[in-house]
Amino acid sequence: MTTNDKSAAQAEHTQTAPGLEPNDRYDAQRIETKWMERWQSNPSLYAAEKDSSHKKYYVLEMLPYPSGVLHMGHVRNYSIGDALARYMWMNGYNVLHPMGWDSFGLPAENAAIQNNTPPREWTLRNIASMKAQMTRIGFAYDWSREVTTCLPEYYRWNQWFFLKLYEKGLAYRKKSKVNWCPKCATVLANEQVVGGRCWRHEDTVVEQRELEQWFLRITNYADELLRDLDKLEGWPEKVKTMQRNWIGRSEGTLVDFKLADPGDSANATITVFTTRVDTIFGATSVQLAPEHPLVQELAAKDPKLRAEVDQLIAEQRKAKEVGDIGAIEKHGVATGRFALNPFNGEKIPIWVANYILMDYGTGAIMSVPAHDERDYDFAKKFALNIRRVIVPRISHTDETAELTLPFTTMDGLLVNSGEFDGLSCADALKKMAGHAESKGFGKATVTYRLKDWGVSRQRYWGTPIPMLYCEKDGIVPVPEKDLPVILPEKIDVSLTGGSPLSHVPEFVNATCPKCGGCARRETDTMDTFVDSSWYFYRYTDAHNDHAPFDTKTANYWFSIDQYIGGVEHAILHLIYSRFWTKFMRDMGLVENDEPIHRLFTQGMVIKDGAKMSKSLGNVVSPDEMIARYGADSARMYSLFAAPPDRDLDWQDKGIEGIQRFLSRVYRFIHRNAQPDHSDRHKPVPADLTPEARNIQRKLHKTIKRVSDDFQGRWHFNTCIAAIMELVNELYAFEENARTASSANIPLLADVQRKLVIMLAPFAPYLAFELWEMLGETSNLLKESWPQYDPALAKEDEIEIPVQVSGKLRSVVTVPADATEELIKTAALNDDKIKKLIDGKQMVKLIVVPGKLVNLVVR
RNA sequence: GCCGGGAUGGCGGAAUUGGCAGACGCGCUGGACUUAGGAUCCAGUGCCCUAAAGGCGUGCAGGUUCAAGUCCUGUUCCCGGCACCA
Repeated sequence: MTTNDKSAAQAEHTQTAPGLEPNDRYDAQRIETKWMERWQSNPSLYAAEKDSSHKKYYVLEMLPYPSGVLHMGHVRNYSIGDALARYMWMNGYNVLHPMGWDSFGLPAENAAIQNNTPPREWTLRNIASMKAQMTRIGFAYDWSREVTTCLPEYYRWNQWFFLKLYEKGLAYRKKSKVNWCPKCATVLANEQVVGGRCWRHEDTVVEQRELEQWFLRITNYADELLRDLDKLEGWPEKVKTMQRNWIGRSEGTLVDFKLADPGDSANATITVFTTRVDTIFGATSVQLAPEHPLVQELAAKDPKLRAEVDQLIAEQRKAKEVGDIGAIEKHGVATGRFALNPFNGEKIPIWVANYILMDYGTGAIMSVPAHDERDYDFAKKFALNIRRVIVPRISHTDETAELTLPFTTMDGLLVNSGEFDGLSCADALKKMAGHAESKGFGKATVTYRLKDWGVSRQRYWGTPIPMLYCEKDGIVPVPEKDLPVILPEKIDVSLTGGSPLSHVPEFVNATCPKCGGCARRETDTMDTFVDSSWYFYRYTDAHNDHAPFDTKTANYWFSIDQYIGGVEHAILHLIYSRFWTKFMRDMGLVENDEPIHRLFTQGMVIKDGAKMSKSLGNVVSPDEMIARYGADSARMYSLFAAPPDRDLDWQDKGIEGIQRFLSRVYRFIHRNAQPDHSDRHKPVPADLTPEARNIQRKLHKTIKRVSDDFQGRWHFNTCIAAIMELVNELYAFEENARTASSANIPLLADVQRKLVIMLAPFAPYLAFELWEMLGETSNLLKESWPQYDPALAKEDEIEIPVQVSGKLRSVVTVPADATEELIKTAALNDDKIKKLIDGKQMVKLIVVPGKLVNLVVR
């Protein structure tokens, strides 16, 4: 093409100011406002069908805490889910795509104190503004199923579940150590303790307090929670590993060591937990945690020991705060008392050591220095006996070699172990556990790191625990018919000291349902993780006021086909949810064992190398992005900038590229749409010009790439790139298309339609506008996804790289289905190649049809 | 310490099975159009070399192979999780 032709063609395309119509330019605000209004006027647009002949698909993003503003992490999370939901709709599924609010929790109470706004009002206002933001972005949620956990319609079912748990013995009350923040004057959950400090008061060290608390017996399900992880093929390995570690199953043996001189001790028996009972003949001391009851008992009578023990406790606590327990130097003190090894009657000293933790196992161990690294270090330091009781199987191969200690592997045989000598470690484990059990001083057991779930919170803004305390009848559950126990609204949340609810006499004073006498209401509220443990079932039947949900309906929708959220919930929310489902299954409420079929954890949004945060001043506001570039650009960029499972590095200029791309699409269709043309739905003819054929081929390759990504690895960044490539080719083709024969018109119409459909999951506003511009009247939301046609995607000719001794030297063009022979000939006849191999000896000739040629010469 | 993930141009990132490294986007350079351009369009853009030719190049060091970002061995650094778990 000459320069003149080019500029003439361009002049035609360029929109000059005088003739500029308002619609000639991509105006995101105009388009998005227009369609947002249309979509809002049709509330059932995204509603899941109740009785559907279509296959169901339940796609869910983790529900947000209504802080009041959406951040980029939300936008990214929801853009992934929204794209998927839209894709599934276009593939004919009955899609359930709901949204709700995890709206109980401490920030509402803080806001109440700071702004003098009641928590409920503050929360509901935040919900309204976040919902408006979501609507503005155009997320396709079925709002008729909206769940707001802080409303009685929802939390009454938390209470109902609590009663069921209590009935089944899965909810119980016990005194235990809890994290206490002196500044908040309340208990903190483990997850709210960061490095030993309060998550909201970085300068405040969390204390331990003994309190009566409600617990849920999640440990009853520990084994199943662990085992079923293997079923979760659609979960990231990383999350499953984290859960396995969290559950921390460990098989071992409990062994009772009696005090050699019990006197009148209340703790005359020390039960130790060991995974290596096979080494028990090598035990040369018993080591106790500083907080062990026997230690406390002894310390009470011995001021010197008291001081030493207190110091050990302080050390452990400090190490926990700093987060490097494990790095502190091992030391301890002898108590002066002795215990008897039940296997051989040996009298061994009892020590207290700072490396023994009260909250794992029994808080007591038998110390076997010869076969445990930690015990070895300790024994060396304090000159305790070290006795080998395991020898390596292969020791005879090198008798002169000194056998190094500690020897900690299981690959050995027992020695110095009385009747158990000669057994392998594995056999000894079984035999010796059996021996202990038959003699009544021990038994095989399984220990978990997982603890029962403490759900009591001394806070106001949560679900009241539906329990009463009657002087006569003790703990009495609130009868089901009296639910919900309503959270009172008129309350001064600034009062400290105990649970805020305890300052509300109207709430506290109640009547005992058993005896009719006076009762005191439980004033603690539930952990908000209770709310999020089952909310996704409520979506299936959100307005049921007879039950949390209808079983049949839930069974239709469950499991969740795809759950999407941040990896920070890998343990807590996701393990509680799994527990809740198992409990509901056991009570016959659902059929499925697991709530979530596939889980996707998206990466964080970072900027300038750090997580976005106010203190760093690197926060990008979605509102600002939407105002500047439009919602389509904002959400599409969040998918384009990185694969969704990786961290996304936000670049201010990057979103401009997306806006530019969307403008290009807009302009192309604006110029080429032919809404009045009756030919637009005509079948695409087979005899296209080569240029048109190229476009058709590119179209089908793009369809394949985009479809594959939705079904496979979800690398939306690459499939958006593929759509960009298609548009780039359309631009190159454009002049040809518009001047060439009318035969191209049906193709051009076809390409534009399919392009718009493929754009719809990523940039729905623009897609709907363009769909209309193309003269289409159908609902794009449920338009069918384009079918990939391999025949149309097939190349006629391909380029084959030709290497000489592994280095690229030339490229030959051959028919796509060229045989090995043909490719070889083409390569050997290539001028550049001929020159290079001239006079050389051909050592090897590799031809990979469709891929390359490599000529190895010498 | 243990378990994951990662390291590729100036930047974000491609390369799905061992087969042309750097798709796509940003940025930059040049050109066109324009009263103007922070709009748009076209072209170029890994590094070295004046250009051609050529050489080098996916954290580092080796290895396997006709061929390695991709597989193997060792190693460094970064991010995340767990951590005296008996």
